Amino acid sequence: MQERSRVTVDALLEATARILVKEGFDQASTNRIAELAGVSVGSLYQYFPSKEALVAALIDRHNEEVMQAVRGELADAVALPLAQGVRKLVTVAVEAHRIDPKLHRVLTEQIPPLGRLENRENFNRQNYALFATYLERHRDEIRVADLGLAAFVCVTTIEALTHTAVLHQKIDSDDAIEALINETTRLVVGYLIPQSS
Amino acid sequence: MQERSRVTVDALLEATARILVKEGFDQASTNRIAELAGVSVGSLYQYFPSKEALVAALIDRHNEEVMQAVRGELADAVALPLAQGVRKLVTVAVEAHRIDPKLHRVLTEQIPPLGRLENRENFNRQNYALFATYLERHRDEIRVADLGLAAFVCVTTIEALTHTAVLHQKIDSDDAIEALINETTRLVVGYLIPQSS
Amino acid sequence: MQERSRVTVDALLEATARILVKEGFDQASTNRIAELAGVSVGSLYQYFPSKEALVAALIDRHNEEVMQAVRGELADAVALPLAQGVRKLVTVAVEAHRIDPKLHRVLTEQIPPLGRLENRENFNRQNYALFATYLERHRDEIRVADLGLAAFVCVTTIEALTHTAVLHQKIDSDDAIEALINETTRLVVGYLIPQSS
Amino acid sequence: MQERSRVTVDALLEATARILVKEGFDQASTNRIAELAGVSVGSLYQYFPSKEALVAALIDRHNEEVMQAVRGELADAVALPLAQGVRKLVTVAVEAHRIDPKLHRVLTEQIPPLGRLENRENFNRQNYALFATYLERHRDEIRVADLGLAAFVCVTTIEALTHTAVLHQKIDSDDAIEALINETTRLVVGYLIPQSS
DNA sequence: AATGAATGAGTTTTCATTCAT
DNA sequence: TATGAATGAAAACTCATTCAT
Repeated sequence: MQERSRVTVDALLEATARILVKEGFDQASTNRIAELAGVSVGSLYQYFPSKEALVAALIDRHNEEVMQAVRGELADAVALPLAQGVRKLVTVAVEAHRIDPKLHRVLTEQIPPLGRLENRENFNRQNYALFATYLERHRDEIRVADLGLAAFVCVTTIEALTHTAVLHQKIDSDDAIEALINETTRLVVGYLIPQSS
Repeated sequence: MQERSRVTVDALLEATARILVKEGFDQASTNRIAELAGVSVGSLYQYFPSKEALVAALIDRHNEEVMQAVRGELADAVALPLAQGVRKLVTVAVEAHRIDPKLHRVLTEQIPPLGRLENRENFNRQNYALFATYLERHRDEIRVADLGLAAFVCVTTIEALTHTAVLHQKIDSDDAIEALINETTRLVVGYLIPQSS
Repeated sequence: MQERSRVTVDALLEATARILVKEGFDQASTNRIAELAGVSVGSLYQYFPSKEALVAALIDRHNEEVMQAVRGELADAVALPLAQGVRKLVTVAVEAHRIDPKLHRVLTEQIPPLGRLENRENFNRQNYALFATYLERHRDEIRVADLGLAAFVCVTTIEALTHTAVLHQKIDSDDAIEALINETTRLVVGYLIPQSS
Repeated sequence: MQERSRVTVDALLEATARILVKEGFDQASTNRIAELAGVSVGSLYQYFPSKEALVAALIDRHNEEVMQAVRGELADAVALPLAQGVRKLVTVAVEAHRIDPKLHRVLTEQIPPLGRLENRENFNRQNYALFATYLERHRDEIRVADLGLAAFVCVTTIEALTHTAVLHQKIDSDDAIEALINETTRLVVGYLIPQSS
């Protein structure tokens, strides 16, 4: 029955996430994962051909969750004028990072590359390209020589600030979030639209 | 003889760095490290109580190297007016990241935390504090409400941009470096000193 | 319904044979066998109490096929005079080995003994006894001291030559078969009836 | 120290041989082998990169033992006239098979191929070639059309008879050995030199 | 101090078999 | 009866660490 399968797979992914967060990648042995999931190791290997595949599936699931939460808002942002658009993007980035931030951290910081490395760079390249397109649309408002470079600067900055703030508990109240969004927006918008006299 | 000790320790650290960079943390077994260093595993354990301690020593050595290269320039920067000071800081950050960037990457991305995590956060906190002090000195030129938050924003931004640029080969020529420094400086200075009329 | 049973059993045996030949004993897991047979593992265990029993059944089926092809001709052989009888036996042996030789090879070379070993020896003993009886009938033409020993020599020799020739591609044309039969016959007959002056 | 290593390696090979003989290839797990050898699994893998390599080394050792026992006598045989030469060869073959016959059996019957298969065929091809050369030297005494085919027939026959006799306890006394050698020699010589008028 | 052989707990993975549906 | 998800003992193999020499 398919229901039974799904329950098992979910339990395995959930257990993997939990152990990864609590004990780090090194302690996450397949036997421990299976045990915590309440199934046998055999079942783990029935659904995932290797430990690597299991972790990859978890990454995919996490990315999917993030994307789902973000996709709609991202579309909105693109339609807004620059200053509001950037604020929206920053807000979305914060939201994205607040979905299971500890898991996000382990997944980005501790998983050994293999095929992953390529993926992460691709992911970033996509972000750069997306943002570059957005900038293109507002080219006349912007004062930067190299749009590609500007996209790199903005994306990297937003990502770093939201990531670091969320993970290192810089954010512990709605006010703190608000402040972070304000500052980040001002930083990026000030860079894109120098308001010099 | 102390000389012999130092040679052995250096060889071990060097071997560790080389294997870490070439093959990643997973392949870096103590036996392989000792072999590449030209000593026996026994000797490795004569000088380092555990693998973790060995890696920690390597991190320390790398940090020391970076600090040594940077300390003087950092002192200079503090004495400069804001715009030039920030440019100096960014330049120094780029330089720092160009010291064995591959090792830097492995050390920051692949080493499992353990006691390390604390250290890294401490390291960052130090940077924040340092920069906050610097901002304090230029408080009257600056238009930010929360100096601590501003320090966090600036340090995180500079760190992220230089780190990412170096590691992802955004930097492959002197012109590219120049451009990155320009943009980063403009980003940060524009944030600290909004030139709005 | 008994029909359905037979179809399932046949499919299982066929699948076992195919996997055994294509991938060797080690790769022949019961799950793979069931899948190739188009039934569930559960069904496999409905008809065979264990993997061993399944393989045993396959061996029996193969032996049965060989016997069926051979029984008639064997009876003929016994009625013939010695020289022609031996030639007939050799011919029959070649034929027997040409029934799915790859399966024969796997079955004789790769299957771990267990209860099988006994069987194989029994099988051989039967052959010895049969041939000894045949020799008995032609005792006066034969110049050997120990009929039992002679039977062992002849049976082993014929078996080895036909087996090896078929498996190691010594036989790839009708001429080659003819030649092999000639030589083997001459070898055995020359041994049984020394034509010394 | 090299002495310590050799002792360990020998113990491992010896344990492998014993388990292989007593319990068959399937029961011969590396942990059981190490245990019986009185060393840890780790030591096993210090000297042999895989279970396969361990078994390969055992095969090599066995072959070496056999070869050492046989090499000298083989050289003698080549110098003898045909009838005596063949007898010598058969005697040597029996001797060879009496060196740890049970191990020989497991090694030839139960070890899954992999790289081995090729080796075994090569080994046989060498024997054929060697014997063909020997026959060449006595060409004028021999009455066979195809020397290569004759070599195949003789080598296969001698090998099969001695192998089977030794393994299936056809040989349990010096008289039995004598008888087997006599019969085999007569079989082969009769084939090579038909003494028909 | 140095060596490197030895250790053994722990890891990933497989597969014959069972049993709830 | 048939299904196939689930089981779990056991296999091959790794590697940080120890210790006799």
